[in-house]
Amino acid sequence: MARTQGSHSDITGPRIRKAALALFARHGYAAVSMRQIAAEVGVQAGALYNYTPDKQSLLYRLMSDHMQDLLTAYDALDPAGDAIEALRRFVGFHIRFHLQRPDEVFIAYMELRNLTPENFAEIEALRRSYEDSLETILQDGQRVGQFDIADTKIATLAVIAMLNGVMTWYRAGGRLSLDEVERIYWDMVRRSVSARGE
Amino acid sequence: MARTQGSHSDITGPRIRKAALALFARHGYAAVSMRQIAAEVGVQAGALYNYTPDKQSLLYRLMSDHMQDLLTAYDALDPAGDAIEALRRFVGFHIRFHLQRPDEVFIAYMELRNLTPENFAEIEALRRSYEDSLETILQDGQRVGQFDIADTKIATLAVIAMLNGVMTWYRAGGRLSLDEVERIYWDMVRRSVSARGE
DNA sequence: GTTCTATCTGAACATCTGTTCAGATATTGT
DNA sequence: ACAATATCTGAACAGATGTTCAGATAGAAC
Repeated sequence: MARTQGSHSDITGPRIRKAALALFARHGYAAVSMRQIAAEVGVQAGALYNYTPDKQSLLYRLMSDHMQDLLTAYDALDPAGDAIEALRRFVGFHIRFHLQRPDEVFIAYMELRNLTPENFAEIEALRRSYEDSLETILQDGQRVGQFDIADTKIATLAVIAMLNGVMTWYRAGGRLSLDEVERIYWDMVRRSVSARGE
Repeated sequence: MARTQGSHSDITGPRIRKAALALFARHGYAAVSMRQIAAEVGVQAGALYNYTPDKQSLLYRLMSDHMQDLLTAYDALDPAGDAIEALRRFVGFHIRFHLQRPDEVFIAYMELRNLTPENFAEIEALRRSYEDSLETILQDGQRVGQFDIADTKIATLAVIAMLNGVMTWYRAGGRLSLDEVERIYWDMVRRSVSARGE
């Protein structure tokens, strides 16, 4: 046998990335073999190398695509009037965007150490860019007195860590709706950085 | 050659666990081989099996010991007067305990999926027990009106997620002292759950 | 000093790893 | 109908994997 019926790169390519995404998320990059990915797609391991130069690039591609999507989606948000409104939108966006992509989020966080130094630096720069968006909001609110924050850098990381926590327990169809989750988190975030009276 | 000079299980056993801890934390459980661990200790791979029935048990032992230490240390804290004081002590304890054991913390969080289902259940129960300590504090404060919390379960997870964030960036000798870090986080945690006026 | 036991070596095992590539077949373009 | 190209197979590669075990030596007990 050789080329199979119906084979096409526009179909196989995405299927490979989808299979790799699911397997990396569940078992971890190092624990997943190229043969497992190929089996999930219904193809031999050698065929994967028509779509990626190596296993490492497959991981990098998944993480890079995810971060690009994140930044693009965030940039597409309507501009907010003031810092409090901007923070509220950030919280809602972050929660909803990430809950829609649990596998991507998990990989982007857990597999950083399996990137080569060059790939790591690129992904890290994208993440930093996203974090800077939040820090800018906090700085703006701090400047005009809407927020009362001891250290905006730490507050940025603390808020993101807090929001990321939702990924570890939220399941669609559970006790709380997405709206309720967003409201509860927004309430806690707002109070953790707000000046009295705001 | 066979038994080597100075060999003793009281020495080799801890050294194996220490080496495994460092390697698992840096490269991940799946990416570390028994031969790498053995090389770090200065021994052949076969010798490891005098100290662990298999690789999986080595991981489980590290995580179990860590969680036991955590619960023991927390239980040894002086009892607090009221809920706010208890929360303040929890924040300080959590930050300081975890910052002293970065490798253990990293493994306990990242390698859960590499545990067998039975081992996972045991570790998860220990973690749940620790989280319950915090939720009890939040519930107590909520009951007497010191806290204003929409959902104590979510608040518990949100606070722990927020505090865990400190592990990703804090480095001893950096811009902020441990006392400053503790004060900043305590300030944010307190405000995120406190009723007005408290 | 002799026996007993704890500790480690070194080799072996079956299997899995990422990756390469010649050759075969399906699809596309003419 | 034919030629060109895209896609996949199947085998092969060198090396790594977790684990076992007979045999050898060091330390402990008497």
